[in-house]
Amino acid sequence: MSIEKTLALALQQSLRELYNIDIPADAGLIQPTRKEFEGDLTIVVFPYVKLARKAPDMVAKEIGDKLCASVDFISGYNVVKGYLNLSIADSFWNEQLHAHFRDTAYGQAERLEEAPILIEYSSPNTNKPLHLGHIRNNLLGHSVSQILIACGHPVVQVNLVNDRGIHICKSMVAWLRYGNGETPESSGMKGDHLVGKYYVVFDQHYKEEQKELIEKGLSEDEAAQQASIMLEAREMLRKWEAGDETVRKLWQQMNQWVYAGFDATYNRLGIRFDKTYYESETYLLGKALVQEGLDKGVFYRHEDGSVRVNLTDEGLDEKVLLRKDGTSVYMTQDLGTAQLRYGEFQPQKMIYVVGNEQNYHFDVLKLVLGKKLEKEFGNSIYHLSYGMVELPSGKMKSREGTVVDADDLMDDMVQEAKNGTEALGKFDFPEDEAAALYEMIGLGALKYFILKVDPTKNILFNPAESIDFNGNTAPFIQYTHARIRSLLRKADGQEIDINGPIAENCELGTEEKQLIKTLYRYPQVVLAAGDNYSPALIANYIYDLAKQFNHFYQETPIFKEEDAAKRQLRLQISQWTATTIRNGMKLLGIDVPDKM
RNA sequence: GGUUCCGUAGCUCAACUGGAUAGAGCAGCUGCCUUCUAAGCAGCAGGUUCUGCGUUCGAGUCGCAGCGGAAUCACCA
Repeated sequence: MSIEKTLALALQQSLRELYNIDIPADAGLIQPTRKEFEGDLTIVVFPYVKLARKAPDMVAKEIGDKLCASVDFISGYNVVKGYLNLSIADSFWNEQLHAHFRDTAYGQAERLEEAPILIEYSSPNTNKPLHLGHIRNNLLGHSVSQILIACGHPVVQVNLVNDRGIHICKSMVAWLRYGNGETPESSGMKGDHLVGKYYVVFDQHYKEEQKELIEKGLSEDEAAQQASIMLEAREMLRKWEAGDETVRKLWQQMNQWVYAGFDATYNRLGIRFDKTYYESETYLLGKALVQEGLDKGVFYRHEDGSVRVNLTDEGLDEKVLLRKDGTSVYMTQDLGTAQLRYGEFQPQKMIYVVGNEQNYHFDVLKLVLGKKLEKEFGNSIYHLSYGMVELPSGKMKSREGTVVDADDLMDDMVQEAKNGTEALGKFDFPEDEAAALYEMIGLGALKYFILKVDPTKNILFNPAESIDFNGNTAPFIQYTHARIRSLLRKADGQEIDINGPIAENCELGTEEKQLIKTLYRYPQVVLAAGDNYSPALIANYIYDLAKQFNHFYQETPIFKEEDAAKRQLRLQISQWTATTIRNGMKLLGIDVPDKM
């Protein structure tokens, strides 16, 4: 049982005995003591003073006495203005150290026997390469998956590729018209970039043509509708839906190029999916659900023939679920894929990692499935809604070329890592090792930069300023880890057996105790990160830990320490710290080096 | 216009879900490499937490109003 839980129960007991007050066992307000006060854990007694009808300090004192007597690891207490600061005995912290410092899986909860959590993320369109916004999505999805696994949950990671639709047809038309048979091989371009290039080409010609038509006297709307290149794209989509062989073949060819490109990017990011869905295979799903809603009378057929749902009672609007020509809209297939997945995995929860621009869509999806169709799985849908990545100039727009390309950015970061390393004069690496290190540092810096921010908030990225490598960054944390590994190598070289006989109840210095307290907290941070779907909690914790370690490292000699027990203690704390950093960073999808 | 979200140091972000004197990094200024890796450590400076009213023993956090910004309100996805 955790120390907080033990204390909460003891507090509940004390309040009952002292004042006949009943509080829930988990309601005790217990927090780490602020460092400017003496003590380790603090109980705020204000909530009880009214019921106890005594002064705050008196209540704190009485509870303090009671807890001292009933909990053996409390070694003392002090009271400051209604705050009861409890001191925990060194022996308790020593026990924690000895119990965990060797555990390479520290922070991994026992696997729960339960239904899996399904998480969908990435979900790219196949008409353009990934940009920084997609990177945030991918990193979040991957990291939250790792965190949930660390919390003990079985997790199924899925991707839903949007491989069909008018946007892909645009690339296809432009490639046919202007491509001269260009391929990734012939051009040396990554496949997703090549297809993205023709998406832009389409837009350029489309705009030119519109301009010409407007000069001939057409209205803007008419020009947008009648431009020949757009008519061609529409015809292409119609043929695709009719199963036209030539169109399907070209479509497959160009999508294959894109997938090869995506795979390379996913690999570099360290991302893998358990299952990939393709919209070309799922876009017809959901029509049965729409019919079911009609039969139940919760949907209705509008006079123009479309099927709609009225959500005005819920504070939302009317929503079209099926076009008047009977074809699907986005919502239709999302209804269908939710049902499909539920049937396949019986997940306890379905998480969708999708930007907050789609909040409305998911509100509707949940309401329609849960409340209107009364599907149990509708209520298990959770929209992990994250903020946009913005540039100083505003939102990124693919067609206007104001996007930060994912592959380019990764290249830049790795180059930056190389420059930085060389500027610091660290050259003692073989070439292949150095390349791997730059990759680790560069991508680490990028991933951490994104993940340390609360997912719900927007991120501002300024391409003119490179991402930092100092301070609250991955390289700082990676460096701290490398330092510790260096210490441990040195211990090994001196044939000091860290795991050997353990000094019982070593007296703890301030820095040592502080580190143990922080390390002890890690599993709770992982659980909190899981509850809140927030890698940022892990990132901020690991930074705090690394910072504390560097302080300790500076203040406290290890190999110069003559007392063997103390040296042993410090090495054990160091090892526990290294493991926790490694495991925590792993949850962010970031690797840490042994040397840097 | 309706709905939702956001507003904390010059900049980028924290603040354990209502608790003690709001903390970090970057940028600026000072020190520390014959000593376990200076991508580090220590220090200085920087705040009316957008404004006002309210609830509370206690508000950056909750409520109301205003100001400013973003998203959304498609038979696009």
